Amino acid sequence: MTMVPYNPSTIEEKWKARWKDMGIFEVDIAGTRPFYCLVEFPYPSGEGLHVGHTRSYTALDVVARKKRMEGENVLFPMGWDAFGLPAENFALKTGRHPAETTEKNIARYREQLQSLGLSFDWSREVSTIDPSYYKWTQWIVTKLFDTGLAYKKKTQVNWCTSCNVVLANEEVEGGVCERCGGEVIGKEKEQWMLEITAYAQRLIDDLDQVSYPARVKKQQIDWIGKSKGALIQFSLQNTDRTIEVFTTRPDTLFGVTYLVLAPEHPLVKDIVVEDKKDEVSAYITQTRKKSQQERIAQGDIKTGVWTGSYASHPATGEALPVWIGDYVLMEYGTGAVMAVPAHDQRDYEFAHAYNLPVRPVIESDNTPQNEAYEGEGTLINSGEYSGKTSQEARNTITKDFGEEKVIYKLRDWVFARQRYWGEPMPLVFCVTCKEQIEKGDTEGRTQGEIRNPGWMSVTQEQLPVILPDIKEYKTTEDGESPLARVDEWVKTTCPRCGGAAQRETDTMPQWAGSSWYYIRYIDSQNNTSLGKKELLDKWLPVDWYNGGMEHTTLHLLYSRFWHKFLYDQGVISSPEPYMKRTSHGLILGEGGEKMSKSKGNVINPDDIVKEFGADALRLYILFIGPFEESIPWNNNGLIGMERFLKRVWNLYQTVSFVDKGDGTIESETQKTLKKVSHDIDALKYNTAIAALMSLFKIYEEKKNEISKESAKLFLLLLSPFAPFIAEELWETVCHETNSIQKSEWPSVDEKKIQTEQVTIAIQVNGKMRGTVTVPPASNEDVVWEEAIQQKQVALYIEGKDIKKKIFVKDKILNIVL
RNA sequence: GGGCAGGUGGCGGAAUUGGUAGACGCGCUAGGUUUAGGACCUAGUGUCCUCGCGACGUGAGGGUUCGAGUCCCUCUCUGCCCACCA
Repeated sequence: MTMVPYNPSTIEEKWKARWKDMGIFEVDIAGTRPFYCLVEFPYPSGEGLHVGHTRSYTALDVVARKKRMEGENVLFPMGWDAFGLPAENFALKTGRHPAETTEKNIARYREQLQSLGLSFDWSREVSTIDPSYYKWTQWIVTKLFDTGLAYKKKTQVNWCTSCNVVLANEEVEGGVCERCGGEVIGKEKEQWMLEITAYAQRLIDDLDQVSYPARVKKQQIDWIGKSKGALIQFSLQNTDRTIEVFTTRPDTLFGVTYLVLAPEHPLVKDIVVEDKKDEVSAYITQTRKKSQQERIAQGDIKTGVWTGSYASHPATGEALPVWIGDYVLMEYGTGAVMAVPAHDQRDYEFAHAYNLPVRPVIESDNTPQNEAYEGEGTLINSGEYSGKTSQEARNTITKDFGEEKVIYKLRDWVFARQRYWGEPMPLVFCVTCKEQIEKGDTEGRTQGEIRNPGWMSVTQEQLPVILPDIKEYKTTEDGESPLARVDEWVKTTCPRCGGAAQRETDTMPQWAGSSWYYIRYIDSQNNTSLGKKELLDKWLPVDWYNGGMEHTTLHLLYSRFWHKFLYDQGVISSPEPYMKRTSHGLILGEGGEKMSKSKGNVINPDDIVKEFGADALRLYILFIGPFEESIPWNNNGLIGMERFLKRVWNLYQTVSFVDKGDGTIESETQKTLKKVSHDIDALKYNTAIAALMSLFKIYEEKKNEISKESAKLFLLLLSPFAPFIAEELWETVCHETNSIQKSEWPSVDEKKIQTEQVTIAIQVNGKMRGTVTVPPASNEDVVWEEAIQQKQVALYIEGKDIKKKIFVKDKILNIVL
């Protein structure tokens, strides 16, 4: 027999074509035993696939392949999150339409993914930029609007003064434009918001139902940031107005010595006294100019200005000066705080800077210098409440002076971008309808229409609202979306009264399309609904979803929110989208730093496949280290994988397998089967592959005693990791006619694992002095008799008193002297 | 400042969860082999020495235990995420 050398590219081309012809990875969507295995779909960037993608995708590909072999009906789909800034920025530079460049990138990504042998079901591919897809993204938004969960609000957008364009937060670096280095200022704009905060509690509670890594759950809970506290009113002196504050420490009410409002607080303009007006407005202008970066960099330095007004303490009537300070955030709580400098570090620093009084009201043993005591304790200086504990006082003071209140750090979702390359909002504005609603005629109006007078969603028949083809991608001078320039598109008719109306010209953020894509895969061609209810009920929730840690508080939270909304709407029957979530660690550059174009340390998977083959790349990316940890890339590691594959290839080419093989091979193969099965489920690919390598060494040692059965078993175990070589040897050496993917994943034969001998460690005073080999389950006496035969053991115990012997069956015998 | 990971050979990492530390891969050393290539094969490869049936050894120090990389306490360093949230 002449030996054919291992040539990955030949066999990979062959099997890619075969698999495609066989349609072997296409799911039977109507079939039984559904298993939905999902990876985050990529943004098809101009740089092509990143090795980081291959880690996530290969990992779940192994799961998908094993599950199929175990008889599950596996849905493992792929698609494109294709709206986004880089394509639009590229268009700004070159004038080439984003659709054109995106299509090209998608084609390249598709080819790259296929070359890795990933077993995606390409018949269900979706793309967020496809009108037949975003029709349903828009449909969901119309429902959110109709339900009253969308509203317009004035918020700040980042405006680059040199590009004259609105920037996303991630495009602002250190207060300047990432692309041109120009100054970035805040610009006020009315924008659509989605009321995710209405789901805050459920987003916390339902984490109990799902299996996410603990750190992911914790991060989401912290991000949502639930606080229990009280709302307390402080009446302003000389007016009938009140300032409402939120506090988590009502027990410190008697320690309040002043109040602070956020600079943006609406009451500010009303309460500033005449001769303070200049000073206050100067302060407000100054803080508005401060970038987020500066505010953080300043750290502990608190600034503020007195309004000249006083409020009355609700219990004592004492006059409390009302200040303005930018350490108070308008977006959190009520935008106003009651300052208790004795028991809040920030208030303490502020009071210190402006010489405001500090009044301790909680007893503390050793109050450190220059610090507030933030702990709890017994109340002092608190009138009738003195002597109570913090806990008691919290309840009674809340009852007596305010009301209980729960608030969240989570903010509503700014659901608008003044950009071109995104889904158009399916909303129109009609002046006639606005007037009607404002007159109080709200008959037949949706919650959304009442909440946003004049605005309404388009009808389902009018969907999709197609993104028009344009030539000029720049934002308009006043920061409107480029779509605002397309008159014939903006002008439309009112879906209610048929009069003249205008479309919303902002587009959706990139997170929109990715918030529900996993639903669409199930019934990707459906033109009358998001998906057939019966199918959605069967396939949702997703059984296993893998993606990056960086999506924990954005994508993962957003899609849980939309899923819950769709659940409330009766579109789907599960309250949670993903049953199990795992997260892969980053692949770093060879030096241990992040891979980036500018550092020039990016690894292109194409080059690796060309040089070493897809199987070697797959093995390496899985073998590289623990799946959830960040690991530096090392090209040498690939050489090891290539060697292993070559050795496997050569052995199968040159050895003739026998009918009855060696017993050790059989039992070791069974042990490895058990370990590999377990390790795949636990995402411990590095040890699974190590076990396969160790097993293979035994095959090489006893290469003339390998049974056909063991030879086949080894290929079955190898096939999820290195499917190409496994298929090829399965066919050409084992002469199997059906794809290895169609074979059954073997079950462990425990009988064969039973070994005839076990090695037991012998310790003297806890130190290793030798080993003995005995039959399994031997008792202490047998092991002892064997142990004292050992010269080195005997030497150590000679002439000594044996206090006791510790014996652990099949493991260890420790002789204590 | 807060939270979460983590610290084991020259490197990436194993260790059945308290029971033979360093599996597996890379690298390195020696020898072999070859029509010379990131080839292949064999042996070795934690540290130290007086080279043994030796001592030491999992960031540092202490503790529990017959026995600790693993559990407890104190400290230290690194990475990631969040960051004036009242």
